[in-house]
Amino acid sequence: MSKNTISNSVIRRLPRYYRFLGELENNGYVRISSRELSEKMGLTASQIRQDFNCFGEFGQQGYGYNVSDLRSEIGKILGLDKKTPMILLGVGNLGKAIASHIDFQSKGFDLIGAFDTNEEIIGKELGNLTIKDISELQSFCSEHKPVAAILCVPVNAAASAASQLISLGVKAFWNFTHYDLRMEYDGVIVENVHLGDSLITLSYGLNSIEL
Amino acid sequence: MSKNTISNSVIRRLPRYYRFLGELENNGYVRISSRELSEKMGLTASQIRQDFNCFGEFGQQGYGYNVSDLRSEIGKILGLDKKTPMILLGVGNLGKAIASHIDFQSKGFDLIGAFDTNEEIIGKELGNLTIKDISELQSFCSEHKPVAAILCVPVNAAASAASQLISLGVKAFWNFTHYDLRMEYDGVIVENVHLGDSLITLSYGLNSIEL
DNA sequence: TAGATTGTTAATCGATTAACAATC
DNA sequence: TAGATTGTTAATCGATTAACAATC
Repeated sequence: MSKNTISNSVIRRLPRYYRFLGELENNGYVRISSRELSEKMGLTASQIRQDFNCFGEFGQQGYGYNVSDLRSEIGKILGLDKKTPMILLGVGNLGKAIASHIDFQSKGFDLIGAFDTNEEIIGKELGNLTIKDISELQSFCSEHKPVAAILCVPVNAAASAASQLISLGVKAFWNFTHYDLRMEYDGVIVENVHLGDSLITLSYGLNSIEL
Repeated sequence: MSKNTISNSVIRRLPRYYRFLGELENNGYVRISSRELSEKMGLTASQIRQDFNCFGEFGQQGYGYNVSDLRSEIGKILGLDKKTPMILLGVGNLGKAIASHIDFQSKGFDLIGAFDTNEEIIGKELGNLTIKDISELQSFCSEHKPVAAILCVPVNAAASAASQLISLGVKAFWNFTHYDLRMEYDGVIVENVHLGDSLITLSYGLNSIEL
């Protein structure tokens, strides 16, 4: 592990660096200075250099950063060269949309299974997967060993689903449920996506400019 | 406006307070102390008191906070008593899922229109709305004056859609596109939801525990 | 009243920004 | 070499935590 611990603020900026560098690369940029990048991204050059230096020395004095090299270094830090096997629990509107909308391969994952309890959709196709009955979850996990799971189940099913998955070896959760999944379990990580909270934040913003 | 400016960190915690207080209320809690709430939420009692005191004095010494009163105060701060008219641009997989998955009413909004360019879906139903052709956007806006918009269009359409909407009076964006919408326009606010970045963050987490 | 818990000030901690020597 | 720009240390700023007087 590169340096001891990287602060959460830095980590949250990494995917955005990765995206911007990708666009720069597509637009034919070969090199970029921290100052130029800072102007494009709305950050300070200092912050950019501090952030990158958490992981090593990627630049060259007097020159700046090689766009392509820097991008692939950040990609490696983010684990995007991996294809961690992932499953989806809950293939309702949202689960279906996530599964078909996200490019898992470029995000470091491989979606290998989708499960639901609703008999009407079990057996149907979802991309190149067939939606399975949740009763098959255990045998599927022993065989395919998914490491990550997307939770798109109803809020009251979230906690028990999570603990079952942990017992089956799942180590990472992308949680879209209303439920506030916090992981006391050691070595288990959670990324909560609270869409409702996000929309409420927008409401606050409108409310505070109108007042 | 209650106090001068509220820090972003505080604002991001408000929806979560609101959620927890709702659950407490449903479970019959009448009062709660900052210490008890802090244990439930995984925060410090200090932080909770500091946060609430940005907006006024909602507690009572020796007693704590009245759950129901506090919740409704926070709801007012968040503008959840409003029903800001909102439209959806882009009714693909994700747009459709957002529209049907989110309870807009309880988040301070009212979804009053949905637009797309795909002729195959124009005219179809989406909840209680009929999907309209994007060419009707202008006349619709003059008549119904939406204040907020959900962007679920392809990334290359995002920037122009946003600027058109601004010219039609839209003041708030809930942006699901890959595009990094940053608002230099005065009085326009943006809430970016970068699902891809979120998944990448999860990849980082896995990567750093495995190393 | 005595005990509990707030509101608020002061202390600490961490993150961002500024500055500059090192060096390509 | 001279100019540019990094890597890194120091200064600043802001957010979190601790402490405690006020008061219900």
